[in-house]
Amino acid sequence: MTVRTRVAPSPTGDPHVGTAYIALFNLCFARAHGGKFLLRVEDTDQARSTPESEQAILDSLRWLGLEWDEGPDVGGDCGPYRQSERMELYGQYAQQLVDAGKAFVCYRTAEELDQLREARRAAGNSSALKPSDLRLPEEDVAQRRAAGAPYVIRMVVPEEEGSCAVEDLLRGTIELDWGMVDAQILLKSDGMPTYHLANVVDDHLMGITHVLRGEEWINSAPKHKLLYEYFGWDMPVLCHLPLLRNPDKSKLSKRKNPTSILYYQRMGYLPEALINYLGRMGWSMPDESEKFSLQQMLDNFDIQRVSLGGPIFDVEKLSWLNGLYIREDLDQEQLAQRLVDWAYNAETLKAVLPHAQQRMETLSDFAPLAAFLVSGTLPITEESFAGIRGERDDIVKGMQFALWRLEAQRHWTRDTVWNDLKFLADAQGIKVKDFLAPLFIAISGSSASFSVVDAMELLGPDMSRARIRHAIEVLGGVSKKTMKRLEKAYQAL
RNA sequence: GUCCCCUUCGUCUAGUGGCCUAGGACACCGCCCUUUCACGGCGGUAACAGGGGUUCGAACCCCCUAGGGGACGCCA
Repeated sequence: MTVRTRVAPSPTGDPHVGTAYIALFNLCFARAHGGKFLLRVEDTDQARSTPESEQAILDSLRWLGLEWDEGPDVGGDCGPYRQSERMELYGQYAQQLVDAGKAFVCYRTAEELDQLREARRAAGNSSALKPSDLRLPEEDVAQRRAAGAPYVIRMVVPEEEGSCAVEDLLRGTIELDWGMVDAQILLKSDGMPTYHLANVVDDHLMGITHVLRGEEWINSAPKHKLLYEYFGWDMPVLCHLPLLRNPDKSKLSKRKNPTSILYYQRMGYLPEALINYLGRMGWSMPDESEKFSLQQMLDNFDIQRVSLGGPIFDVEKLSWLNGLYIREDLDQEQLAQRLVDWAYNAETLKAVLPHAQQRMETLSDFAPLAAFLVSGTLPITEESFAGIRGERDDIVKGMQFALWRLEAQRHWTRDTVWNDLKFLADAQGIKVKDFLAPLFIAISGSSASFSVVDAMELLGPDMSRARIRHAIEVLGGVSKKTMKRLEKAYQAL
C-alpha cells in the first residue's frame, strides 16, 4: 500500500497546520498497514508556489517529526521546479484524452463563461457548465484558432440525469449528482495542469493505492473517478478526513486564527505537543489517553477511530498539553537546550542589539526592551491604548486595515512592511506617526520601544499578525456589520 | 440557490443495540497542599439537536425536520 499527502504551499508561504494534520493521518495510515508514505509538494498555479515556500513546508513537517519515504520523481516532486518537463508530461496525458474523445479543446473566454454560468443559474440550474454548453460553432473555433486565441482542455462529463457513486473508507457510499459536475478544465491556457489532472496522473505514476485528503474534496471525487476510467487506471481507495475549524466553526483560516506552523513554533510550542494535539483532533487512542507520542499513535492507529465531526482547533488544550510535555518530559538540561534552540541564543541577541544598543544605559535595560520579542500574546488591555490619539473606532479601523494589508504581504521585510503601512497612512491622509502609534502597542506592548517595523521584521509575519489581531480583540473587536463597512472602505483605498 | 458531508457537556472526545441514572480530558467553579503564584490532589456544574419509526430494549439502526460546515474557479 502506498499513500501520499499532496501539499500545496499557501500563497504567503506559511506552512499550514491543516497540511500537517492531513500528513499525520496519511503517515499513520500507511505505517499501520506496513505501507509507504509519500509526500508530494506541488502547486500547479504558477503564481503561488516558490522553492522557498516548498522548503518551508518540508522543514515544518520535519520539525513536527513527520518522516516520509521519498517518492518516485514525477515531474518534480520534493524538489526545485522543472516546469517545462511537467507541462510536457501533463500535456501528453491531456492530449491522450482529447484523442480518445474524453476531453476537448475549449476557446471560450472568461466573459463568455460568466455569461453562461449566469444564464444557467437564472434558469434555476446548477452553474456547472457541460460540454454542450461550451460548444462553439465551427467557424468561431477556426477563427479563434487562426487568431492564436488562448484555449484550455476540458474533460467530457455525462450530461444526462443520474448520480455517481463514490466509495469512502469512512463514510461508505456517497452519491453525487452528475448535474453538479462541470466540464472541468484539465490543462490551463498557460499549459499547466489543474489539480484534478495533476492529482490523478501523479497518483497513478506514484502507484498510490489510498488517498486520505480533506473533506473539501468530496465534491470533486466524481471527476477523479471519471478520469481514472478514461485512462483505464485503477482508482485508489478514497478517505475524506474532517476539516479543522475556527472557533466559529468555519474552515480553519488564517483570517480568524493563526494557522501557520511557524506561529506555533514562535509561540514556544513543542513539536511533540503540537503533533499530539493534532492527533487528538478527530481521533482518539483506544484507551482514551490524552498524551501520546507520535510513535504511540503510529502503534495504535486505526482509521476507524476517526470521528467525522469537524473539530475546532482551540489552543487552550494545546497549551495544557504543551505544559505537560515541558514539566514531565524534559529535565532541566533538556529544557535549557530547548530554550537556547528556540530563541535564547547569540543569533537572536545579535539581531536585536542594533535596535536596543542606542536605547541602553545599563545592561539591565536590555531585558525589558527585548522582552516582547520572546513573548507570546502580550498582556495588553484597553487601557494600554489610553495615551493614543483618536477615537477607539478609528484605532481599530487602522489596525484592521494594517492587518489586511499585511496578510497579503508575501515578502516580509522591514521595507515591505514599512511601505505597506506608509501606503495606508497616506491613503487615509493620516500622519505615519499617528497611524503607527497603536501598532506600537499591539506589537511591543508599550509605546516606549524601538521602531515598530523593525520589531515586526524580527517578530516575523505570523506573530506580528497575531498580535495585531489580539489588539483588535482587546479593544472590543469588530462587529460583523462594521467589518463589512470597513472592508468596503479598505477596498476603496 | 443547488448538491454533498456532519451533529454526545462551552471545547476535544469515549460510546458500533442492553455494561449509560452517558465515561474521560481541557476550560470553569469549590476545597486541600502551599509564605505568594503556578504545579499537584480531591470534588462540582455541564451534553446524546428535535420529531417520528424499527426493536422486548436505542446515544448507537431507518425516515423527516432543524442547525452547522463544505463544494459549486484557467485555487488547491
